[in-house]
Amino acid sequence: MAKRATVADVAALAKVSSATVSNVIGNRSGKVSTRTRQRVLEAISALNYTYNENAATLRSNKSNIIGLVIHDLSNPYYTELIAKINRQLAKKGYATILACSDENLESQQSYLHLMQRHNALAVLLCPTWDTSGEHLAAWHDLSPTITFLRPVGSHESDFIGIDNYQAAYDLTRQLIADGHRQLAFIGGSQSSRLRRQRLQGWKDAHEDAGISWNDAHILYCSSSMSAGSAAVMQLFQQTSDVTALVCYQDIVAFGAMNALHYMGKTVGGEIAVTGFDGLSDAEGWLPSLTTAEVQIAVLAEHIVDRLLARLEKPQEPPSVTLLHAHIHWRASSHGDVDSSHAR
Amino acid sequence: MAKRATVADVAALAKVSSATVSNVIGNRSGKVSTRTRQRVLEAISALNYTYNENAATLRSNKSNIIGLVIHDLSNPYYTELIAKINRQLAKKGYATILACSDENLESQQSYLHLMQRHNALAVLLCPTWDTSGEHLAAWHDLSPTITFLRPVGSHESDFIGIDNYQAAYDLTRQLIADGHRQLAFIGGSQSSRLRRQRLQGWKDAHEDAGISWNDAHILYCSSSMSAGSAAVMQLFQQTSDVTALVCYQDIVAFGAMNALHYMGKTVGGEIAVTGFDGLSDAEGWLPSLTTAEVQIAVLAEHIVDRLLARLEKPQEPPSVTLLHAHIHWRASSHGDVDSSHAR
DNA sequence: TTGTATGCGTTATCAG
DNA sequence: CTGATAACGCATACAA
Repeated sequence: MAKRATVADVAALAKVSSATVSNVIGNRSGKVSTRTRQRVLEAISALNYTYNENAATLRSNKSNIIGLVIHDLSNPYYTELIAKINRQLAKKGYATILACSDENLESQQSYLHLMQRHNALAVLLCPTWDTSGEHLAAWHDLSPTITFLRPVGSHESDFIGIDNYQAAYDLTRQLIADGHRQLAFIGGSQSSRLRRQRLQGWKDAHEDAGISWNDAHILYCSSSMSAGSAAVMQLFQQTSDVTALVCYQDIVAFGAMNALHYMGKTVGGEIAVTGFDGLSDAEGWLPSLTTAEVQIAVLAEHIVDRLLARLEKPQEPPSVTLLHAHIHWRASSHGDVDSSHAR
Repeated sequence: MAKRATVADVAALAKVSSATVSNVIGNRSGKVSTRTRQRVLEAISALNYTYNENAATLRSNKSNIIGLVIHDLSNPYYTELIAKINRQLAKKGYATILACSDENLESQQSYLHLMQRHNALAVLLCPTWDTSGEHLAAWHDLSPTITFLRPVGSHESDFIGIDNYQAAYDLTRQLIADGHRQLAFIGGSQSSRLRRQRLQGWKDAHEDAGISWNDAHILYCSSSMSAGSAAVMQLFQQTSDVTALVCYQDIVAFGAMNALHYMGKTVGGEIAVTGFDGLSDAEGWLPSLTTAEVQIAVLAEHIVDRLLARLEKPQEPPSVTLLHAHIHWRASSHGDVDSSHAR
């Protein structure tokens, strides 16, 4: 294992100073002549030189590391999002340190600490539910935090989220307009703020239509297909008059549809099902799933853009962005419709 | 944004030398008296000192970063695995830089380069299919590579994988023993070596039982539920005599079952379905899915153990580990059985 | 047990 | 445009 070549080695071979080599590497414009740059590049390749990020970060106090801390890696929505963010950052030359808090605040804080130790330029955070403003304030001075999807109360930081209330309201209103009178709301956990927003939209759509809901039709379940199945099986053991299921997430909706099929009920005709997320599998599901989508690519783009803007102007006041979901009306919520046209 | 405190600052406040502070931080046993350590720890907390990994890595030439490069982040099997590996490494004090190659060799190589620039201690790699030994050799000298799940031809590196052939063989043999004569094999891509292994097991089980298979019943599809649905819809448009589906992955099996339900066929009784992976959703699916499982936690543990062993003894010859899958026989492959007993 | 001195590989400063 | 030199924060060999 031969020692790695250093800037000094390259400089020696190219017969220039190490400062010049550094300028070539850093691509600092107008600092070095074309001829010299050429010689340096040749030397770099001849020596198989590898840049040392640690030394550079130490000296310049600017790393190329972005921390990405998330609470859940088992939900495809998040993993697709991570993949997209990761790719966009890599394209800009940043490396991502990933951490998963597993909905554990202590673990999240320890990961945030880790990011600081590595001089992370910034941290992208989808926080645990019990995260409060004070938990972030400590880090925010050192590297800016951008939160997404889950808002943190009482803290001034950039936030990119989704207009959950409106999407749930629109979904529910349309189902009611379609004639449904007994609707269920399936999924989410008690501590979830997102769930509260979506559920509020569901309730308000009821109220505005002048119909009442049944609290027994509001069920919690964890974020998995089997949990969705189980919840729906339970629901129909108690009641049989529900005709529409508004699911908290697409994966819960998949599980719900699985349970309905299993019980011999026809999804789309007999019982309407809607999801939330716009997973790519929603369209190819049988029947295809009506869902409220904020394209993951769009969300990722907003997050990365906000990050870059924040790095440019650290002092600007934080901004809050709410992305509007597009509802894809598909067969799962209407017997014979199978298009993405908004109605 | 106040400047971060350094070892020197801590040393000054605690009235000791920087070397002593370093020893306290590094927890080097027996190097510092309890009284002094106490003073140093107080100073650290008083100054809100944060360790600088970059400086430490530069000086000692030993980072705490493990690279994790994977080809796919949309498959829950991989993301669950990543989450587990991540957690275990964090517990040992390592940070993980995650990268997703998206099955693109060039992108993978650029990420491996990134890991080197950060002085990654080691790299855990699930390589793209077109990765060959030479692609890894260049990095392997600097930081050892441990490959998993997908073998790389012609390269001597540590490898942790699954005995795919045997599991597929066992699954298929049992289905044949159950009386099935027309079996299909669904899923995987043409370039996949894993697929070849599993398919070979499927074929050999046929041969050993003295029955023949139909090449039209061997279908490719990508790794998603909807792709599985589509493949099965297509299969049954051509033929109707297939009674058992051996699916390449659990998610493909989920999609397949969705399609079967949709066509009004009874899974378990009329048509048997088996998966591969042992996703947690497999058990809660309706009907529950027969699958060949290597517990993700166990796999993660093997990978991390191998990594630690490699860091201990860099010169040991590389080792290849094949984990044996356990087959959970569940309702999807047998009308009324719903247990995990091997038969 | 504690302190002193040096260097890791890079970038920043300033002089030529 | 190029070069000499210092400094980033820490770990380590060695001296005390």
